[in-house]
Amino acid sequence: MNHDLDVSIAQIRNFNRYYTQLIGALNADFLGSELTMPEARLLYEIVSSEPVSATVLQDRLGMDAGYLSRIIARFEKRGWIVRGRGEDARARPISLTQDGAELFARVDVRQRDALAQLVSELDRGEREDLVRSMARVRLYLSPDLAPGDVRIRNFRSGDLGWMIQRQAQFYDAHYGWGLQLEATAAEIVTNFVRQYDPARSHCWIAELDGVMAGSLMLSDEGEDLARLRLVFVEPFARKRGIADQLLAEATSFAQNAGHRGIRLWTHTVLDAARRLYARHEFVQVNTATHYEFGEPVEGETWELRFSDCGSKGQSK
Amino acid sequence: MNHDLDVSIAQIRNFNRYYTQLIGALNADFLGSELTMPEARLLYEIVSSEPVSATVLQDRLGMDAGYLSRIIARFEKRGWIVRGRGEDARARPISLTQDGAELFARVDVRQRDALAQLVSELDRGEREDLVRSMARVRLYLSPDLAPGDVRIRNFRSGDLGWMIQRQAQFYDAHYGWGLQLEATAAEIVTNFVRQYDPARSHCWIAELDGVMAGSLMLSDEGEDLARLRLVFVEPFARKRGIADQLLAEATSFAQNAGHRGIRLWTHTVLDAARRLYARHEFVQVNTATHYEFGEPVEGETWELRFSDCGSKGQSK
DNA sequence: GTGGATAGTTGACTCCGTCAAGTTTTAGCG
DNA sequence: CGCTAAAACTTGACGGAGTCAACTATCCAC
Repeated sequence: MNHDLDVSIAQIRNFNRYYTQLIGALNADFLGSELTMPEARLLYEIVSSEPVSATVLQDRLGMDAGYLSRIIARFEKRGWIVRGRGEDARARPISLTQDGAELFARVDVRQRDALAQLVSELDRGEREDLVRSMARVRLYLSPDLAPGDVRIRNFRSGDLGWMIQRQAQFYDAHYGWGLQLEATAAEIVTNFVRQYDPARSHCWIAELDGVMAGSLMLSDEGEDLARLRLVFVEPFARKRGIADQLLAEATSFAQNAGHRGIRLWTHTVLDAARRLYARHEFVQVNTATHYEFGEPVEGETWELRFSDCGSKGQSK
Repeated sequence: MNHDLDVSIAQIRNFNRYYTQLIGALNADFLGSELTMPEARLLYEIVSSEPVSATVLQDRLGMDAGYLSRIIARFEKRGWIVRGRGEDARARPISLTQDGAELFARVDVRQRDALAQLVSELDRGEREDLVRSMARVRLYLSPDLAPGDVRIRNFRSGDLGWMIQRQAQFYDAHYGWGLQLEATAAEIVTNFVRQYDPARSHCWIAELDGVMAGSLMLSDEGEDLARLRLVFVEPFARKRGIADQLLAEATSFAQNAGHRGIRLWTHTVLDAARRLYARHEFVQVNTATHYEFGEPVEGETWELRFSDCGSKGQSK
């Protein structure tokens, strides 16, 4: 519906106005009168890649060459930088002087302090949530621009609830399976915790730039089999091999834990998931229809049997 | 630990740099050559509160008076605004002309389009998540500045998982009750859904500026009693009477649903919660120690019995 | 009506930011 | 080797951004 889009856009604009103002206030705070904003940006760039030519700075900051040239001249006059001669005699590489470094340190500390004060009311969890929210904004708005560091970590408090939430929201939005799926997921979580044996079962969370982006649970199925459940990767984090990494982690854990194989249940409609399992050498062993979520749903059981002679089957 | 703070601050600074650049790029996009950035901000303010004096604009935008005066003169010269005479003969209230309104409409559409393109890859759920993340950032950084609209709504897919997550994270962080609490919460959710009868049980979510900020579940306890569970309000949303609103909602629902009263179980250590229940005329009926979460925990049962002669007991 | 505050204007100044026209050096090519 | 195009800056010119201080006209309170 187009109305939703309009509402979202209005809210984004609102946030942009708010954040513009916030950044403005912060800058006024930490820049005192020693530096103007573009000067500060420039100084930051100089510091972070020190013997550097004007051209590099120019396209890193997207500044006009003439403008940049004048700021640099000003910096030199104030004694914050010196300019040498490079291999290429046209270039005049810039380096910081002692004074320049001290200036930067001063401004840097002030900026830290301004931010520290801004977040001083928050406890650690809230601060982390704040940073996660920021990373999320960035991932949504500029997926290509974000660093994209993927990390797999062990689950901790709250992660299981998050898994339930995301499963429910995702399947509800895309397939209309609602409340019952959420209850099923919650039941899976309850059973997982109640039967949790760190040597036989586990759960992993994938983080993309520190933002929770995927999950996978491995429980003990009995019969020397492990069972895979609640496999999920956030839409914004797709195409980075996160599911593969999670699956590889789980497979090697299951092998080391002494399981003979892994069983899982998935829905026929989930094409990407089926390809994932096939890629990791799982084999489909049967299909069934169930009616748990209101309408009939086609499901499939897949299994991976470990052979002792080796290949773990990780691709991509 | 101070190191955490440093990491958070570094990430915030990173985000600030990123967002500054994004906003810059967006502005370049939609402003064409018709308007400069401050002009656009000013025009926006004029439009949103139209017959308006320069002084109001001045402190709404935090602009210098002289600077503002000159921009306004420019606007007038270009025929976008006209200036009348108010009650106060010193003031020269500003109104838009037809031309000004058309200009604004043009720029506004361009800005909408630029943003629509930015979020074009996102589906509805992701867009909402983006907006929520933004609201979250704002609530954390400027709790007082945010609008603070509280809304109570019915629960939907994913909300129950969220409730589990927040319960687990909160109690783990503050009291060290970990996994078992999460399993218990998940079990409560499973049972709630399995026994869900819209006429007898329900669950509400409180939103602050569109961000999930609190929850409350009312299930059918039998014996003509309803049972309150998973009552929670986010730290960033405290002191706004959200818990009171949730509780009032639940109480009136329970009464209309024909329950004779409400029972709940809480921990002795949760002082704010106990005060909340007392404020709503709940009465403590017994105490008990349990060992579910590792160490011994003191709990209490409270009850509210509805009398037919009325007072619902809502305060604050 | 007088003194102090308020609404707004104007002048002077510095930095921001772009465009176009330079200078010096380099790299490629015949 | 010399010529040319391009790169790495620099400089001039210009208008807007943003601040400060001085100014006019009006209002309000006593």
